[in-house]
Amino acid sequence: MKFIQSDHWQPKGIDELEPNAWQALSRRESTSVIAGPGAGKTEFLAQKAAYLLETGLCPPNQKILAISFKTDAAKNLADRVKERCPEELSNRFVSMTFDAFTKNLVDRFRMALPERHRPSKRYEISFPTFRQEKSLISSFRNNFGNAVGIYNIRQRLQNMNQFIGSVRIGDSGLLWLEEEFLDFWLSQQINYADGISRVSFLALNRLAECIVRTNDHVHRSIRASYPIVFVDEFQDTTFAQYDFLSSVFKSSEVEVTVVGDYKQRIMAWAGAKGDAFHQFEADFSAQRHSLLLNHRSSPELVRIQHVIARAIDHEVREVQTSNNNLISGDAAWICCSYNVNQEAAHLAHWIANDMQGRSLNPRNYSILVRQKPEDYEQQLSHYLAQHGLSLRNESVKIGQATLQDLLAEELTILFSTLLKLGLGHRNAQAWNQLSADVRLLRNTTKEDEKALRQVERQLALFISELKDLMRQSFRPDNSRLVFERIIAFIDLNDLRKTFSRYATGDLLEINLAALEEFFTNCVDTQNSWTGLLDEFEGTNHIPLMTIHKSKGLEFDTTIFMGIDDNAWWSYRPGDSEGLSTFFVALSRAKQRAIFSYCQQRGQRTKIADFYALLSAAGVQEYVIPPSVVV
DNA sequence: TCTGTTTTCTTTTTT
DNA sequence: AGAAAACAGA
Repeated sequence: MKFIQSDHWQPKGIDELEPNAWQALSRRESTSVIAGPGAGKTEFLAQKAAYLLETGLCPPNQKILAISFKTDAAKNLADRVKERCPEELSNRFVSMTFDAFTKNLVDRFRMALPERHRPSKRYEISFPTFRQEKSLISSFRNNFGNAVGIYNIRQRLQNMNQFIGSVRIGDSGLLWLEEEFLDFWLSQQINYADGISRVSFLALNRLAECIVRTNDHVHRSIRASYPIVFVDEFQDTTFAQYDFLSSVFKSSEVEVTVVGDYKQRIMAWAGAKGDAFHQFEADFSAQRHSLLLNHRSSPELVRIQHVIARAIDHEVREVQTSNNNLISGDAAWICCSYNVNQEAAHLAHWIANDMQGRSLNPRNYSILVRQKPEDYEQQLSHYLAQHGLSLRNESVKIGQATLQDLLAEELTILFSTLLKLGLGHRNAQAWNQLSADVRLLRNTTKEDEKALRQVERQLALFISELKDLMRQSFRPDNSRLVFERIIAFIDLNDLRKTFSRYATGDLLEINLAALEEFFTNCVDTQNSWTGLLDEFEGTNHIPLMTIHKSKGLEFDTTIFMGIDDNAWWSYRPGDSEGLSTFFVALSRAKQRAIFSYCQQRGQRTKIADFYALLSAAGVQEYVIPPSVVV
């Protein structure tokens, strides 16, 4: 492998990096990168990975560890590095979630834990609800009554994530009650009558932290294998995750690069740390770099975003844009209606017109709400249907999964790719990806040419069998057979062996059941394979989702509904998390942001801030005449 | 059955 | 926060 000299290295697949990005990319010490919406956070990390691998600055026996919060973000980043680097380099880019990383450590070094904190060899993952945590805290109180310091502990236990994330197993500096609670909390998860522990990810984090801190061999080998670490979406780091990060990598040679945007911090209510960037900069002697380009939104929208950004942080720097305004007329406006029918009728009419006029697809639009998308679904669906359009609530429950999660599963992706190829789609990329996945699935090594050829042959044979099956008329019994044949080909055992997330627990069963249910629903509502595939991928649906779910996504046009006191019940004037949520919603739009206020849904007194800011940014308000109602 | 009090719900990710 | 549901006691 021949390395590129670092001063000759050029970014891959994009035109240029802005000067600040260059600095942050080539810096060989810990760095924090503040990157606003559309600055290309993931792209920056992918380029930095390519730079370090291709120049040999990350030497051949060492790897880059990239940590994300969400599985799809981790996968997305890994895919981009694969696109930009040859396989022998991208193999050394390890991209996973915080939870996958800590679970992995516990699974590998379980025996390094003190016996009373050691989960059973096979254990289950638990997802404790807020309610369960509360009852645990009260049973702890019952055990310890009015012991000295209980009042203080009770206060701090209000935020379980913060409390647990700031205490370390076996730390001699802990107060007596802190240690008691940590032990109590852990033993609840580890000791079960049936011998099978039920452990939460928060507990796995603490256990992993304990393993690394108390075991010098493990600690050293992690630092040696990963001299370079990336953390994405850093503004949402939880207390436990930050503590883990500093326990493992602080005061070492490891270069940690964190990327995120404090203005998009919308998870504090769920236990994210507030001042992650400042703390990181202090703890890791990191230098801050701000990316000042927005590649997503039009100049007009960026100007409006800046007004909101300034309300969150008075010192925020102005962002430049690389995108030109492609539409004529206003980029943003507020429309006001009296009741929900009038609102839905007007929006449906407008979307249908705009979509036709600009030749856009339903997927170019998105309906964003603060909470409870199902409250908006029915009215909107009804009026959109009058224009031949439909809506899809991305977080609708299918069995024990949600549609959004199901569609991102390895199982589902394999399934739909096979379906697509069975339908005769000639897609070279899909074919290559699929054959790579099947090779992985069948555990064939590159060297074993005979096995490789056999895998290719089997796949080709199966696709042609599928094609024959799918050429027949589209009937429920026929489609049932297609479903069963595909699942049989994928082979659940192989799936379990290949993807560690399916190895233990019932994740695969849950997803398979959900996939079957979704597939059957699609069969019932469609009358062709093409229709079924479209339904499967949601090609013809306008997505409806919460702002939290929209984080990291972008759309040509966003329609932001429910900007009223009811939907924003937790907002108090000046609340920065509320403003950030508003900022995230606004910054999803590339060309147009429409704000819809409906009097019937609620007042706009407590959230008057939002309207005042929009008004200050010059966003006009229109009252929808009642006659629009059909 | 009435009445006052308490609880729940509303933004989420993770194998 | 604030509505609605669940609960407790007379």
